Amino acid sequence: MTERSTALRPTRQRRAINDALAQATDFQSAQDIHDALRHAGEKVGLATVYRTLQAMAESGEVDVLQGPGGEASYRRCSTEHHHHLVCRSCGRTVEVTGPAVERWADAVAREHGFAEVSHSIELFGLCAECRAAG
Amino acid sequence: MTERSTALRPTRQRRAINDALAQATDFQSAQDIHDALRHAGEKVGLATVYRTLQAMAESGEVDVLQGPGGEASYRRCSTEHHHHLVCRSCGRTVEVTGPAVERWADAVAREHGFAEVSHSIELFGLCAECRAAG
DNA sequence: GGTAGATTTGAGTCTCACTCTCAACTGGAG
DNA sequence: CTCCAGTTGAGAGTGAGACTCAAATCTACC
Ligand SMILES: [Zn+2]
Ligand SMILES: [Zn+2]
Ligand SMILES: [Zn+2]
Ligand SMILES: [Zn+2]
Repeated sequence: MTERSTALRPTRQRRAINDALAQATDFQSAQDIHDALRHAGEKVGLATVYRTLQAMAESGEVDVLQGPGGEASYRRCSTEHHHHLVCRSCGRTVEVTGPAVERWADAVAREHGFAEVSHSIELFGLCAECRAAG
Repeated sequence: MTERSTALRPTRQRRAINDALAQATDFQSAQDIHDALRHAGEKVGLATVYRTLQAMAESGEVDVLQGPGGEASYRRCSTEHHHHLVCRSCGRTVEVTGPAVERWADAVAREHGFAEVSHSIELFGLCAECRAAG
């Protein structure tokens, strides 16, 4: 090898998963992606979907949202730090930023002697459309 | 019955689980509680532990924290609305309140036409003690 | 283009938290 | 004490996700 390569190899499967994520507008579970691919004629193993999504999440390429049943969902988001406002009925997702919240989190943590602080902040509600639909 | 009774029946098992929770200072998983009880000589089925903890969580008697592996943990907390600052090494937990954060969450949600908003806000870090212990 | 060597894949198996089922077992009202 | 709705728990079932390892596939280099 001519160079240290840390990038993942661009295989057919990874491209397919990437495409599927690009398609989607809201959070998708590994199963969702797997079904979508299968439906689209792309044969990709479930294990590969799990591995790839996790790798993408680790590299910051996608965001992860822990569902209520402990099921992880993934979404391609903007690269800057943000949080999510998710419709608990249809899954519609809005990215929100809150500098004040970030500062608050850091201040609180420092105040209690905690370091290396990370925070998990997500908002859930019913979007206007779902409310209208009863 | 003389009166509409919504309270749960105080059985030996429920009292034991209650005691175990009272004992603990940080979040405990259902398995943790089950082990603690077994260790204390109290024979309580695992299903009962799960059921009881969930019922307590639903009634707001205890707080739930979704662990990274999707494992739910429970803790008896103050009754007023608050969030948690948890040491990701030893589990030490501090209750924190943030009126500003609550207001921010509501404002953001309303701004995007969402209603019936709930939020999940948790902070994780390393407590002073764990940091000192290397 | 051809080839060697490292990476990636996926079918199948396994784990682990949690749920379900249902017959046996309370605790409390009367 | 009796009755019975609420409760229990052993055991089987569910579902997300981790693991294994032989076979497939990239990529670098010639
Ligand atoms: Zn995002
Ligand atoms: Zn909606
Ligand atoms: Zn709490
Ligand atoms: Zn600690």
